[in-house]
Amino acid sequence: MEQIPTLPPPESFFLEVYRIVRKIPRGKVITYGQIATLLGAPHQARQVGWAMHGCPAGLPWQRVVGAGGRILINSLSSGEGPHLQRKLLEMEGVKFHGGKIDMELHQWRLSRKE
DNA sequence: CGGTTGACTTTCG
DNA sequence: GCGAAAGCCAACC
Repeated sequence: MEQIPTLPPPESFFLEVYRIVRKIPRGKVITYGQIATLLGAPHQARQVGWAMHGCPAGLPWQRVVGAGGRILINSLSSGEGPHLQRKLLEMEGVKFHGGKIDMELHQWRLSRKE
């Protein structure tokens, strides 16, 4: 009868986020809300961002953007946050529209029918 | 256990 | 069309 070590499946959320982000193909992007929705938490977009805060190296966090395809990040990467991400995405082949990404063309979606 | 912050989203001005 | 404020949920201190 050991008490629950407060570690049943709490990391699942983070791992799910990492898994999705890691699955994003090159030249594609996704919104925090989209990830949260895929995890079953459409109102937990913030936690997705929090999960990204602990994103391990090798994770294309740059392909994760905010709603509308616009870059959020305000205090990341030594202040070169949004500017850096935009540059990286441009190298990926993503097209920008005045600081926003063409979601209709780059918003990654699972091969599932809606 | 409680208060604050946060890689968000949406709505009002 | 852009800017600021409110709302929601979980983690951190």
